[in-house]
Amino acid sequence: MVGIDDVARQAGVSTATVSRALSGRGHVAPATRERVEAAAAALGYVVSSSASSLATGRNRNIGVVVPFLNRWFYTSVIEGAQRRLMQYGYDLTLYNLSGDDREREKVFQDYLLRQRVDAVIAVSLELTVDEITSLHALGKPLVGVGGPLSGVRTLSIDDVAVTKLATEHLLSLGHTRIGHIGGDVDRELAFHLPTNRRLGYEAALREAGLIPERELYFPAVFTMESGYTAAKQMLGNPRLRPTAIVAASDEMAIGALLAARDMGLDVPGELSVIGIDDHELAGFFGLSTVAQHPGLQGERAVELLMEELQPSGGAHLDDENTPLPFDLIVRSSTARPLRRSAGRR
Amino acid sequence: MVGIDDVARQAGVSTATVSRALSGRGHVAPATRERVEAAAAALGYVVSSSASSLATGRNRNIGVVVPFLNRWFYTSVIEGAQRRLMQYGYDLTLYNLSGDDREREKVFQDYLLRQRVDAVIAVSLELTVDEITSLHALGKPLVGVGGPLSGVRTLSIDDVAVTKLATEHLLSLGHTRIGHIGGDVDRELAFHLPTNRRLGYEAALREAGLIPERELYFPAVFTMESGYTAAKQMLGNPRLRPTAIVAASDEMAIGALLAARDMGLDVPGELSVIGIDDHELAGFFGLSTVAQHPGLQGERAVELLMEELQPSGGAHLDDENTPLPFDLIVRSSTARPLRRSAGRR
DNA sequence: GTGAAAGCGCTAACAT
DNA sequence: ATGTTAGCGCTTTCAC
Repeated sequence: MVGIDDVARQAGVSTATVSRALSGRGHVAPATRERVEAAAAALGYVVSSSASSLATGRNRNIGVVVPFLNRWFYTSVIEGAQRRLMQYGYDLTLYNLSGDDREREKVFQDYLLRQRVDAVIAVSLELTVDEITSLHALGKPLVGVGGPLSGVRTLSIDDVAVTKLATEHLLSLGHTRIGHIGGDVDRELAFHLPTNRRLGYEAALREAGLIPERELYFPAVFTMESGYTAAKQMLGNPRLRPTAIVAASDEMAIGALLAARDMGLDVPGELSVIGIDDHELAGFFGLSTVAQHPGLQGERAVELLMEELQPSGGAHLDDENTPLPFDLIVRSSTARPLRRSAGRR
Repeated sequence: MVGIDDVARQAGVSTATVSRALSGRGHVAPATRERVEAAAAALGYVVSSSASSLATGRNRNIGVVVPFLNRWFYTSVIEGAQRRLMQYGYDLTLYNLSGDDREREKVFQDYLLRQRVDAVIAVSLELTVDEITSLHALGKPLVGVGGPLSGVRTLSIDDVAVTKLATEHLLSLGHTRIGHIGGDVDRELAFHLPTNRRLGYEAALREAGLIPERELYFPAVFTMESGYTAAKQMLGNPRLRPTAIVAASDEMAIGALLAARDMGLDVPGELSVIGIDDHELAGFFGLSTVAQHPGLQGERAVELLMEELQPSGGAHLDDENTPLPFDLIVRSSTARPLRRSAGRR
């Protein structure tokens, strides 16, 4: 393995100068820098990250912890984080908690404490007090994505506002019987997300002078299949049937779309459907939705961390929870209700 | 930060003994080991990975390089690899190449060479000779997943056999007009995968005494949308219309299923569709398919690496390319063709 | 079975 | 602007 002293010898300088020239820290004469760079390139020298880390205490590596991998939202966040990290010259070490609880404990009690990461991004994770404590004890910056975490800087969309917007879109089109397919409150995914999204839906109805009906809420588990099943229940009951559905995620919304199709219901003629996410399949299915931008969330998380790791003075890091932008995207799954019941007016 | 000497002092032994006791290498009296473990636990001691790496030359970390993240196949491989790695106490550092080419170069010329990973898993990557060379120069084990790589140990399914099996399933049901939606050969994904899958389809037809028709092959790009479009073309042409379709991936197959539905074609009555993958949505759509098991592929890749990193003598590592298992899974999207054309007989 | 001590390869004071 | 040098925190001979 070619080491720093090989380069130093080749360039005719000391190892300290090589280190300075290559890392950019400290002043080096331009001519020297060039000689060093040439020598390094010629020898194919690359710093040993462990030696460098040991000496500096910095790893140029951040840990990203996710509850699952096989979900569009998580991979999008990771992708965004990775993209930005690479620009900063950082690595991304991935911890996936989808295994059993022992695994989760191992991650928090061992892996993250091995001084291998300079900071951690926790995606959609409801951390326990212990976990937050041990992470903080590490003295490493921590940022959460996907929901508020007490005592932790987090990035997340306003889950209440998001479904409220979706519901208002439907109301503004003239719908008055609007169903909701939301997460199962009994197994809250994280951060009361299902509950919050439901609250937004109900708030919009109330503001429009409507009373949310228990029967128009169907719990599901954030998958296409589960959305399909819920929608079938909702649409199959003739005295219940809404003219529009707000689903708490695009995958559930797509399931609802497919259910409607299987039942011979015309979308958006007889049923409007709106989701939350702007999932990669939303465009294909013509699904109206409220976009959250997970890739951007990952990027922003990294920026926050970098500001803390290598302060540039540009930003202020005060806020505990930074609200993220979201946008209504209208496609072809939402429209005015057919004037079937015009007579009622 | 509590270090090894703190533990040594607390346990009344030397740092050498602490190291031996905690790492399991070398002999330590059981009583001593317990004292050390107790001390370490009490102090909340965790080894510094950089110090340990510097001393041993090992990182307990492997790099996984993928071309994209937002694809079921890749995340499944990663998930499987991660699962196994965690059992071995290893970390997983993720490199995503979906950015531009400069990024790819950075990964291979810098990141992977920083001595930060003990080995690398390249998923569905057609590596250049230079890339393989520089990786080999590192002296780190390398295994490929998803396709054969010359000079590299790889794990992959037999792409020819897989579509051959799918096509044979259709033939055995009595189909004789079978279309194929495959990858676009002009932008081969990797390893001539599209071509190989097409070859399997054609081989099956030929063995059944049928001649593959140019017009029954439609190129697409491995997405649902692209499968949908291709299927529409294929099914919309009355003098072309096949009674069955083999798609080179489940996502394309699902697109075809949706196209058939939109055209009012009954599946499997008027059209049978089979894919390749056993994608997470395949069950929901009742899609018959040939399962490959990406999670297992990730796990196997790790096992191969571990055998090389910490030989247990149990296995032999001879084979350049290990063929992986695949299974036909019949659901409700395939059946005998309707005897509409029985008269012809 | 345990301890002393010499590194592992780099960085950052401190000098010059 | 550059060199000297003392660590960073651990592992691993080599003694005992």
